Amino acid sequence: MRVKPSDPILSCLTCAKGSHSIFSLLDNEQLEELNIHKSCTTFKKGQLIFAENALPLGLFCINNGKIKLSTAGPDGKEQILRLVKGGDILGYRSLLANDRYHCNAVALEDSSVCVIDKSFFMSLAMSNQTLCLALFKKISDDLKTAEEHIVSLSQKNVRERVAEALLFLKATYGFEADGQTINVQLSREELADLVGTSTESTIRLLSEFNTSKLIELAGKKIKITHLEKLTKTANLLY
Amino acid sequence: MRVKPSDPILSCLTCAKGSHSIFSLLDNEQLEELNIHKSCTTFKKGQLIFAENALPLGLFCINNGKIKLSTAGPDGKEQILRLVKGGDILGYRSLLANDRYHCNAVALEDSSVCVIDKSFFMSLAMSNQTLCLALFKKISDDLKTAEEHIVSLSQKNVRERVAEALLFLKATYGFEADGQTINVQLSREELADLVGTSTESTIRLLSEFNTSKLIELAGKKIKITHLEKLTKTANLLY
DNA sequence: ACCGGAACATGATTTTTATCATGTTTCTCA
DNA sequence: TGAGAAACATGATAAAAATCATGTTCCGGT
Repeated sequence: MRVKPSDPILSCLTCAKGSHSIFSLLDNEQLEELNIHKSCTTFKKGQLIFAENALPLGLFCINNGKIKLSTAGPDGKEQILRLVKGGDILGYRSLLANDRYHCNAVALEDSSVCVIDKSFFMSLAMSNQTLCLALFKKISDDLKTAEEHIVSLSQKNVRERVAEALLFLKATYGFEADGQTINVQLSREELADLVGTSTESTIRLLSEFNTSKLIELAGKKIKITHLEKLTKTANLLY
Repeated sequence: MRVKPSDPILSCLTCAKGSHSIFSLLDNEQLEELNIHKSCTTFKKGQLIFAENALPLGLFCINNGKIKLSTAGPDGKEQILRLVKGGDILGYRSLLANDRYHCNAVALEDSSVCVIDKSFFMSLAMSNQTLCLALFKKISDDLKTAEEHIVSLSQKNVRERVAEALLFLKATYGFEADGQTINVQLSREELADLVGTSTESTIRLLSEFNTSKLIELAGKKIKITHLEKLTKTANLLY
């Protein structure tokens, strides 16, 4: 988690503009100020960005890359709780709650990340009503998503949940240029850790979806070839 | 959800003092102000306080009683997502996210509830840093709890989850005067809807816990007679 | 390029849990 | 207070999913 000063300095002004970042709400002057209170760093695929139980020292702001938030269950099996992408903030829950991290953050691919000074961020959030509301919105949405996940885990079978997870990945990271391939590559085990099932069951269901032409598999790349059927298979509420 | 003006007016000053309420942070002047912007009402056991998809008109503040927040899964089965008690606020997520309710709130017993005007509450929250931070803390804690629930559903078997649910009820509502009986009465079906399992499995496991002297059953009352063993059975992380 | 480990895949088996069936108890309210 | 309904209980069965076993493919590092 050390900050390497050699990393290229990203400007908050260019980074926040046009992105869905929570900081796109700030004006140029505020972004300049923000720029002073951050440092930039990069993480290689597989690298730990922060660890469960650590105290947050700042807010992570993802310039680009993909990150998973996960935690180990009582028997050591991993559970993926959230997925993060460029423009997202990371580690904000612990910061706002004045709490320790309750998940590990691991880079799913090489990622470029800024760290905003904790007390600067907190005073900015408290002094800027728009930002404050955006943070409430963000955490509220995450809570809603988590509670929808609870319902899904309680009431859906593994087939439905695997289909749902693929749609979730699509919703989070979108498609590649071909408009069909999900723009993130997880191992079967990671997908299982997201779905909350065994790796074998995940593999079997992916094969099944492949056979029944809902998806096409090419290594870790998953192409959704029949979105409508896949949505039906997921038995979505909405 | 109608407010009956005939209900006795509860004073925010007496209500907030000494409680764990988020409003115990306010000074007397602010509480007086709050008092003006609220109305009081009561709900009978089983009554709907608000419904999924409705727009929030205010913040509910529980004077006393017990309330469940639940939602129906894709096949109509209910999932209990949160439990609320006297001193708690209710419906705050939707308010802060400017969103519709995503669960139903139903009184588990006769409850006395105040409703605080939406825009008054929002401007109070935005103008009072302490309150604002307390709200961040509250929603962060709820998110953490939800994510722990996700891990539990993914990785624990039904036996562990039933044991965990009993400990959760104890943590939420405490014991009756005897120091052993969980201070809330849920039907077996409601307990199943909290655990995320079938009613039959819940009944079977309660019977098993009863036989192995972890608990004692008397109607809907559940007495925890061997907290340590029950905790072990729950296979808790911490 | 090739060695070795990790990831992927699939079949067989076992375990867990839901569902179905049926009977009993408890509660509600006319 | 007694009839009917709802809740509780438990056994039998079926379905779902995990686990175990084994083989194959892929991939990174020397």
